[in-house]
Amino acid sequence: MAKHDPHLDLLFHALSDPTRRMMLNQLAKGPAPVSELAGPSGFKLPTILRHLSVLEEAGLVATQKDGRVRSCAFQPKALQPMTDWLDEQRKVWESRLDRLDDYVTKLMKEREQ
Amino acid sequence: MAKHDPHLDLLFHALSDPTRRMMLNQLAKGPAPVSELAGPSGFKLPTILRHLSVLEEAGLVATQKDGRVRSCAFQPKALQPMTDWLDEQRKVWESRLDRLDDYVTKLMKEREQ
DNA sequence: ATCATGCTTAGCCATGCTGCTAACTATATA
DNA sequence: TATATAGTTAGCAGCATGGCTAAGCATGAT
Repeated sequence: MAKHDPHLDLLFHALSDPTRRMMLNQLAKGPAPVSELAGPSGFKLPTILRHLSVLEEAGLVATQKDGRVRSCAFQPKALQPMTDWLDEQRKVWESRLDRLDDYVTKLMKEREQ
Repeated sequence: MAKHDPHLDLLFHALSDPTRRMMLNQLAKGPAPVSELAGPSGFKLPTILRHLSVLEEAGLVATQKDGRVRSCAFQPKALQPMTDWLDEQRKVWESRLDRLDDYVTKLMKEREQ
């Protein structure tokens, strides 16, 4: 029953951009330095870095610097709040269907009398 | 392997706003007219209507007008592309773990010799 | 010490988002 | 027909986003 989870804002926002999803998809295959993320995208480095920082703030990617190379790694656990939210909505929705089902059943029984 | 699914953009973006998630959560309990969505939120009607149109464009809500009242209904199927995306990322991630596991196993076998 | 490489920062531009008010349309209701 | 109700539209203000270029570190190679 979370009233307003700002983390969910960050998470969904981070995933709402195709470039960022592409980056994530690439990182899911294994960690990579920043320039390898930029390569396939066709975007300039500063642009990629901005996207990267959005992913980091959402907790989806962790980075660490080794010499002059920053290595980026996907953090799958960060997706958990999203699946939790999905489950909760499903629960609400299904309990509503159940109540509706009860209601219909009750109506039918009343008609039988 | 979808290259760029614009629908996912809409979906994630729609869910990135707490007010919209609140509206969805309310609608999951059952359909409601626009003003009942506005009520608990504290926002003005035009604001709510904008949010509503975002939810509609993402397919998450369907509305229909009956007299002067517009009734809004949650469309749970619209969440499917999101869970699909999640599953795909998980698959990529896990296959990566498997490969890593194979690699480690191979290394250990080589050490045994 | 110099140069190349990889990343970083600052700052610009166009666009989009989220809230609002004010004015309007359309449907009940008296 | 007059009035209240439910929604709609237009347009504004302020801030965020997503792209860029240009210039600035910091580290590795020669």
